[in-house]
Amino acid sequence: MAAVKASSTIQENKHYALGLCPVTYTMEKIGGYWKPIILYHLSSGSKRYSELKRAIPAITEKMLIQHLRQMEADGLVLRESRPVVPPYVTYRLSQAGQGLKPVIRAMTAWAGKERAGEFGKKKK
Amino acid sequence: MAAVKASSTIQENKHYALGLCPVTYTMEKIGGYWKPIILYHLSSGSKRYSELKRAIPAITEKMLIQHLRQMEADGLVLRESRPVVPPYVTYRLSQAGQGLKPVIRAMTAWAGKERAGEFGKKKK
DNA sequence: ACAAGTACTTACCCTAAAGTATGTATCATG
DNA sequence: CATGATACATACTTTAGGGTAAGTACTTGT
Repeated sequence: MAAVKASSTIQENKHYALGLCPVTYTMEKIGGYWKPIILYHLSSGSKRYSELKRAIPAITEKMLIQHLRQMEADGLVLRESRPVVPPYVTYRLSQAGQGLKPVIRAMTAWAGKERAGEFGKKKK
Repeated sequence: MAAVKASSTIQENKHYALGLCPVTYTMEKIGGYWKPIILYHLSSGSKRYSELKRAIPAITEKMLIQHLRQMEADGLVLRESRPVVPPYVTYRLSQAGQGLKPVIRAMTAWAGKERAGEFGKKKK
């Protein structure tokens, strides 16, 4: 019945939606668990790789570097390395990355409000 | 070396981070691919289930209902069903859900700005 | 000579999220 | 009496994201 082909993945539809839904577009860039968190830590200024590592203890190095690279490729963060011998690499928000600050700020604000509300309510 | 047990997942650390990082908290609630998209469509007002389905053609029914349920449980959306015979169910943002509008709006604004910029630049 | 610190890289594995494909109940309509 | 619409449910499979662990290169400190 339904003339739905098994071979055509929904990924194609997603691509289609990408062109229409601005939120989808944004999620393609900052979606995933870690990216917003990294952006949050970079929103207060440029940080060294090791600083980020310490700021986000739960992240693995693989994830950290992977997402930094991805966001660098997406033009959200800028990487600067100084060719000194204990390597010195810093990351900071690009122009586009700075533009995400309102998103991060809105998230922070919402979390604050929600968490505050939780204390006013009973657990169950 | 680190006495890290293979059995103890990093989820515990995540839980720890949850208490500290407001962005993490927010991502726990609206993270994932579809939730922000659904919220975006609900931000313009209450919608029927089938309206949402049509508004987001790429989503599967399983994902749609699953995330609606999750967000209902999280107190972000409200479900209202009328016991008529072609079922009539509507979803809308709760008070807390309304509070996410700035986040959605910021995402929308950013996407608009970025996409506009793409036309000004050359492909490569 | 060896540990420690920096900024990564790589191979392998595992699970949770997402997708596919059906099925259900109810009524209206042709 | 079969079809279509509505609002789901559910079993099964796939995939991609994330986690573990270990290694690399270079230099300073002891």
